[in-house]
Order: sequence, then structure tokens, then C-alpha cells
Amino acid sequence: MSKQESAAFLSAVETFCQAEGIRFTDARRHVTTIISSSDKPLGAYDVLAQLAVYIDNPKPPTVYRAIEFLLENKFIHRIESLNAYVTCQSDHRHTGSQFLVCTKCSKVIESHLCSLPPALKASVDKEGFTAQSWNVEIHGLCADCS
Amino acid sequence: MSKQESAAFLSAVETFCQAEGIRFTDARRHVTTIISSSDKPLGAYDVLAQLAVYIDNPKPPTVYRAIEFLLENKFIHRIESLNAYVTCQSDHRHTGSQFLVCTKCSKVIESHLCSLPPALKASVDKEGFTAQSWNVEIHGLCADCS
DNA sequence: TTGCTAATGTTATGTTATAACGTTATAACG
DNA sequence: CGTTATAACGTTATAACATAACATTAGCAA
Repeated sequence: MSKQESAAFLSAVETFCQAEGIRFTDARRHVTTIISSSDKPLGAYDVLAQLAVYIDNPKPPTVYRAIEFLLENKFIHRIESLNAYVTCQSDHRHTGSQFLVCTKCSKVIESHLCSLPPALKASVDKEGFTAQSWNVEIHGLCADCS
Repeated sequence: MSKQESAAFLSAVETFCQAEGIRFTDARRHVTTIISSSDKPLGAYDVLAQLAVYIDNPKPPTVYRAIEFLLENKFIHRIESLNAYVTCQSDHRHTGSQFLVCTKCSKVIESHLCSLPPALKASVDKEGFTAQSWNVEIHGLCADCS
């Protein structure tokens, strides 16, 4: 994200916290800034390293707690195949996510689908399965890299 | 898998190895047996623990090498959201996988879709993205648990 | 100002995975 | 049969990712 977008993102989180009566602490603020400023997914220890710029000798739990806070409130997503975290690019809550992960530049594009695609829905139903959440990760080359 | 199915699986791997001129070593045989005998995904260290039944004081690389061999040849899949490995339930090679993961009993059902569902394909195309592989993990309740 | 709860600080450890390097086993070739 | 190339393994160590547990503090509300 650009600096501007990142700033807007930060204030969106702040507004959310005010509305919900949740504290937007320094740790949360800094982690939010770090993740939203990156143009690619960051691992928890990448965030930890950057966090050292803002606070003295940060520890893993500090980062993981802030990440958990952002995940819970759907401000970021975890990319399972990378053990890394990215800003949510969608402006609404959703129970499922789809990510296009570039194997060359590692940028992630979040595509906006609000429901399980029919073909998947059909196979879920066929098995008598009740879907609660879902995650799609597609690896390949982004437009810039192909 | 049942004992019978597991045995059949084992010999399928063996046949494959003979055909390809790959060695089906003890470590590979045992790890194949362990993973295919389980009715739910196993973590690498679960496999390691069970491997101790067959060989003396096994080490992580032994397990990971066998897992890599099975993954490469598409005999097992990695469930990213669980850091665990399951037998491939499909009898053909495929570049994408779809898993239904039960949040209660942790069993995994692999559903058979041979190509990217149209809705996903469309969003991939829209972004000018070239898909190489893809993974879908749907969490919810299986028929037995719901 | 007390008491409650959210959030943090800190230490330690758990869990998952791989690098690096030497050794052994197998098959192919002369 | 002996040589050689390489696949696979053994072993040690450590990297990378994540959380448990418990003491402490910050902020708010009664």
C-alpha cells in the first residue's frame, strides 16, 4: 500500500476500535502500520524486526497478539502457504477468501468473491458437509511477472 | 484408510517406484504406511513418533524427506491450515486440490475437481494472472459431525 | 480510590522445518 | 568383478514459526 492508503487504513482501524470500545494501543498501531505499508505478505518475524524501529526490543508475543487482533477483526489475512500476513483488500467482512499469490514477486491479490463458487458448493453439498469458512490460494504469475 | 486400502496404496507406490526407477526404501515404505493408515491428517512429528516403532531413533529429516518424496509424486497432500499431511484420495494427477476439513473430527475429504471452478477462473483472468497451482481448504462440519 | 478487565511485558518453551556435510547403497558400465 | 556416479540416508545443529504461563500495567467505571 502507498503511504496514503496505509494512513487511511490505519484510521479505519482506529475508527473501528473507537466504535467497538477496543483499545488501539501502540503495539497494534505499529503492527498495523508495518503490515499495511508492505506491498507483499510479511511473516511474523519480519514484522517483529520492523517493530524494533518503533519500540525497544520487542518480543514475539507482542507481534502475535497484534496480528491476532487484526485477524480477528478481519483487517488482515493469513496466507497459509507462506506463513505470512497481508492487509485485507476488501472493504467488507467475508467468511471466505481467495488469494492470487505470485510465485515470482510474491505479491498477493485478493479477489472478491462473496460466496463459495457453485462448483465448490456442489462438491461440499455432495459430501453432506457444512462449510463454515474457506480459503483459496492460487499460485502463479501476476500480470507484471508473466 | 483401512488396512486393505493402505496395503493397496503401498503397493501402488511401490509399482510407481519400480516404473520410474525410484527406490522404495524402508523410510519411505514406513512413512507411506503410517500416513496411509491414518484416517486423519498427520503432522510430520506425529509421523516421526510413529516411525520410532519401525526404526531406531528416527530424526526429522528422515520424515521430511519421505514426505517430500510422497508430495512430489502426488501420493499425499499437505493441508496448509493444519501443517499436516494426508493420503491423496484421487487416483490421478491434478494441479489443484480441494479439501473439506472437519473442525470437529479433523477428518479430511478430498473433493475431485479437475479444473479451476469458473468463478475462480474468471477472477484469475480478470487480474491477468496465470494460475500454476491452487489449493482450496474449506473448514466446517462433515456429515458425521453435523 | 477501589476494583475490574483488557492489554502488555517477560521468560521460557513448543512446534514445524531445513541446512550442511559426511556416509552408504544401488545400478550402470567397462 | 571393480569402478564410478548418484540417489538416498544418518547425524548434528539450527532456523523459522508460534504459544503457554504468569506477573504487571493501563484505562475505565462504580
